[in-house]
Amino acid sequence: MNIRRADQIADTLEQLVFSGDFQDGERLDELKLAEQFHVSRTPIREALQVLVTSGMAEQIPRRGVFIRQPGPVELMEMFETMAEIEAVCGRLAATRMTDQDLVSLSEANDRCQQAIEDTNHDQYYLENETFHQIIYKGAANSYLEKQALQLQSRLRAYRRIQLRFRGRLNQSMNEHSQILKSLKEGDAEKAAEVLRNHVAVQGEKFHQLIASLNR
Amino acid sequence: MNIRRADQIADTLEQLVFSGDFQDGERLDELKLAEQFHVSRTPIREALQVLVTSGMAEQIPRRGVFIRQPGPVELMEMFETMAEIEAVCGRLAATRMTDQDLVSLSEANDRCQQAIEDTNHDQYYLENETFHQIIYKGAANSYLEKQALQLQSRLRAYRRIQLRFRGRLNQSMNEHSQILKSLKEGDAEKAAEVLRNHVAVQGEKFHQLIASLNR
DNA sequence: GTCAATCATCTTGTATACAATAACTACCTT
DNA sequence: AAGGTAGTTATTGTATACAAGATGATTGAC
Repeated sequence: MNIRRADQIADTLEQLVFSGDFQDGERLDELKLAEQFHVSRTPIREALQVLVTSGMAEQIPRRGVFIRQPGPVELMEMFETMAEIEAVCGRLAATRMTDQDLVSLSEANDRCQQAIEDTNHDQYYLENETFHQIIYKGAANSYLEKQALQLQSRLRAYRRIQLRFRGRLNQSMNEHSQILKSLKEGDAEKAAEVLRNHVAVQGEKFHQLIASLNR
Repeated sequence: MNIRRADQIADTLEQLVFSGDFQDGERLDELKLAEQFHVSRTPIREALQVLVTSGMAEQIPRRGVFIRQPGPVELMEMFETMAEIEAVCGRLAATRMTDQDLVSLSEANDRCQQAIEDTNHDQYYLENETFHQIIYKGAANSYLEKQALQLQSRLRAYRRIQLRFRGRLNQSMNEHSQILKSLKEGDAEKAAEVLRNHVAVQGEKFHQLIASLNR
């Protein structure tokens, strides 16, 4: 499908940026990258263009492109936006999800629970994402869904941090139960509120961690 | 500032796509565009990459770049998302806007009113956008603000259609008053609801128009 | 010794050349 | 005549060559 070398490189670079392999402000040297990927500068430049357009890097004319890792402030803003978007998805999903969707959601939730009992954090992480993705889809608005998915992946690396907090997993599961209940009952406002808090608390935890690191 | 020819071309193409100068599915011929802009294919290709990444065009490897105008369904989804995002901005802005922000908002509203009295639709259109932008900024979340601004510009061409409906302008001004009032009172939920309906009605009007065209 | 100016070098931006694949056409087979 | 196949053309993807601006160093003046 994707035989364009440039697109593959863009994907790879994106992964590298997400996993924090690049420092904030670091310049992406076209020649070095070309050498690393064993291609000429042309596909590298096309890949960099993608990063710039999607906001992961900044381009200064005649100077180069510099990767832009979100700072604490921007991260908090992204978490807040995520919380609000999830709330919107929840509100819409409450009246739009099919019975089949609700079954899928319930099953995803069970797998989350199972992962916790197995103390398999990676698995929990994966199933938790699925749980939320089912809600995005349940909102029956593919444009909104795409926005939600995009932000979810942007925050993936940072969301993981909350797992370090003691008791967070069980609290999270309680919240999931509430979310599931609200959606089943079709209570739009309740679903929105519970989801907003569920996601917002991740931002809080993240904030606490940042604060503790600066001490 | 922007001495990159490629960026200028990207901006120009973006404008052309927004103003509907391209048909949906139309292929963007690199050679023709290169000729039109009096440059080589290289900057054209970089510009096309930008369009593709921002979702305004689709790239099929080895086939070319095809512009993608949103269809009725996608447009309705975008209007709904816009309504929800505006609602979120309103809810946050209600407790975060400064007195100065509220003064600016009030002034923008007055200029909207003035434009209507002058039956200057273009002017109304401009001031109306300003009105909403002040609310985005009032939410004090620059990430969210950016998302809102992006969607606002994507929908600009279609939002204009509502102006055709008789009495819509006066109704719109009434809604503006309610929005302003809610924000001044710091009533977050009220502001969210009023804003959501205010924007959603544009989607409705748009829907009506589409339906009437298909008869 | 410090600051500024000029020159060399490095890097990006654009043009052109080449490679590879898809679209099209014409011819051949049945 | 219809369908398929080979060959031709056109278009995209990548490499390289060239142009222009930015960085950095060296030299000279004070």
